[in-house]
Amino acid sequence: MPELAEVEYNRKQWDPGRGQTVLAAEPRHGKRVFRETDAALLARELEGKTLLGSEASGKQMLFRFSGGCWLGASLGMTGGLRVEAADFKAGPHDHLVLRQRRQSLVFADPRQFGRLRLDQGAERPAWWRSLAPPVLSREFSAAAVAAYFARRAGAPVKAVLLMQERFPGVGNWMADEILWRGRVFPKTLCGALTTAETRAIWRQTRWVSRTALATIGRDYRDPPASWLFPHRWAGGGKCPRDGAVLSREEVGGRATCWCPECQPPAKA
DNA sequence: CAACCTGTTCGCCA
DNA sequence: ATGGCGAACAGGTT
Repeated sequence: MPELAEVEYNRKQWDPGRGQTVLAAEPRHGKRVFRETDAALLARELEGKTLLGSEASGKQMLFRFSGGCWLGASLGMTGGLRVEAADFKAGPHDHLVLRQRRQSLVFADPRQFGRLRLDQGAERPAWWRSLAPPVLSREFSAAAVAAYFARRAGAPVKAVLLMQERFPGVGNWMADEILWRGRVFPKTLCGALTTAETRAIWRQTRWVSRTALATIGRDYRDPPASWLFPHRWAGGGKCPRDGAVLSREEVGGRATCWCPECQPPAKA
């Protein structure tokens, strides 16, 4: 379930490998996850290198190796990182296995919407440096959000919250959670949002991100029942605020859930 | 068997 | 050039 907090959780799964050498790097069946990256070259370059550390930014991850090697990873819809035994045998969806003396670091992704890439250099790769400022940074200001909504005036706010160039890390369930907390109807066009609604979305984007990182990002614990999150899946879910039956519909091309009582359409 | 899915990217069109 | 939208990608799950 890779959105902001799940990405952070996955990033930490490789922490046991920090400070240890990659004895062998095995790219496997997956072709699509490597995109324009040469998988064989990636494997050659990583062999003998030491995993020094990692960081996450939005839905992207970057693993730093000795010798100026950087392994970039994103998880798409179904990707995941995990640790297995040193002699673990890879399955059909395990696309990269990094062998270390004490364990294997595994990247898996059945649908292969995720991605792996390799960069070399003393500095972080250019694509990483051009990622949007995190929503918990000072650059993610209410004014920046308002300006972005002005530029996307004709699109429904639900669709715009999914745009990583302004809301890095926000995915489908986070977008619904933010709109529910901000009491904004998901189909509202960005150009029709009031100043108060824009500000509420800005504040809730930060709150949901921070709180998700402290729960899901820490130990994959589900958010509490007071969130929309646990109620939005099954048909007939009820709003944890007022008990109204939740609405479900496709908005901006994605399944969207909202409470018709606390998030009504604006009156004409 | 059919429908559904936590994400991006591309091509088409206005 | 910019913005909005639908399709495509690939496989598992319900």
